[in-house]
Amino acid sequence: MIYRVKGWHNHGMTTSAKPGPRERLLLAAQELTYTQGVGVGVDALLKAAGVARRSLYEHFGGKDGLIAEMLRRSTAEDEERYRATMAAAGDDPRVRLLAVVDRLGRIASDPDFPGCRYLAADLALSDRDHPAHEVTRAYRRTLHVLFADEFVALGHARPEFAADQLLILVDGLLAAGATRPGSEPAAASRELAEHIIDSGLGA
Amino acid sequence: MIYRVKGWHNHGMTTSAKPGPRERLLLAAQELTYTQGVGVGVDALLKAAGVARRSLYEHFGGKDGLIAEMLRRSTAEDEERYRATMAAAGDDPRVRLLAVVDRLGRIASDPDFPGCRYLAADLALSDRDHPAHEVTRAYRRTLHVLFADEFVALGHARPEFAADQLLILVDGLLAAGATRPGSEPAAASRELAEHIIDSGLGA
DNA sequence: ATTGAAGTAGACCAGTTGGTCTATCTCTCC
DNA sequence: GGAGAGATAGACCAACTGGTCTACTTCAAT
Repeated sequence: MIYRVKGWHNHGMTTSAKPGPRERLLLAAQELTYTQGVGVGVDALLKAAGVARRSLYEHFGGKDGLIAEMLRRSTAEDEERYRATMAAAGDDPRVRLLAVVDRLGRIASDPDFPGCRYLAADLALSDRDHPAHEVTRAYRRTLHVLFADEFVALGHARPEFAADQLLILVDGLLAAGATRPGSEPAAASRELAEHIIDSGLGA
Repeated sequence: MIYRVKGWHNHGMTTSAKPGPRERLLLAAQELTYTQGVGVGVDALLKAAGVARRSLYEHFGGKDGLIAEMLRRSTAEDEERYRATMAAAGDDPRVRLLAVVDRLGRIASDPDFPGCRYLAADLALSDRDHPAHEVTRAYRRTLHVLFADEFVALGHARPEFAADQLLILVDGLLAAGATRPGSEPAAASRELAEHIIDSGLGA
């Protein structure tokens, strides 16, 4: 998508002002890296954002900086989505966790689902010092805490262990969605999630 | 690793003849793509293989051909490793399947584990027509059958479903190993595998 | 010994990579 | 109505991309 001066659509909000170059770059990066991976070229990003070359280096110092910042924003949004999903599911931690798995199952079932962007970034960036890795690591730590808190609230016997299992399940679910279209991983994952939850509950 | 004319080490075998360019290219590609991803440059591959540029295009028609062929060989070797692991584990399908999960858990626990090469290739190659995708798809189908056969032998109520679950678990396990070093995903995965196996057994 | 296939070495190609730099334009604030 | 910040457009860069091509060597089979 090419962002244009006129007719800017900002997520259904009433404002119609076109966001600045920094914002447009982040949005373009979020979109392009999702479908084409972090390997997208700088030129493609600039063209999609409708931004001068110089702006990229002013705001982010380089491509790596843009990628890292875009991932930071993306993880924050995703974390919020997790929280919103759980909040909408009510107070029962069991229901809240299953709602998360169900939502991911729906995402992974989209035949055009390109895979988890964070895992893709980690696997694509073989340079272990790339700033993106720190962002994804922090995100996974956040998710782990998010899950573990629910398990604690549930009275689960091994909340950390169960959170580990749930993270493994989530990555596997998203991987299956990306690599085995038509395998319908949602049902298989939900049942595993139920086991993870119930396996640590007394009586 | 740079392959040299003299002192060729072929997996501990007694022969000391240096393999041809085709073989050296496949070995170099297997090694370099594992650590650096399928994005490695042609020059790096040629240099590592100690092979003339022309040989690549003679034998594989191009980089994509080499990647695809290298994946084909790699999947064949991995399939054989699965079979060998199961064979060494004896006759009980339960033990055989858990042996597979345990072995993958050991691989994923290596702090230098770079992640599943097939998932990495699928996520990195956004071109859906890239020949590599067909190879990885075939491999996953093979693994699914491999697992499902064991579940059938076990008398599992839903062998296909359980095989789906096991594939999800495997991908999640390998993803965790690559992205959450120190999280020790082997134990978490083994317990999930036990559940997958036992959940479909009568009595 | 000769021939021909296979391999090597490396020049060369157009296109692209991420990045720097200059010149111009546009806007806001004073 | 400046002045200055911020943005744009685009030239330019060296390095590298995958790929083609020519010239030379190596070696086995005739």
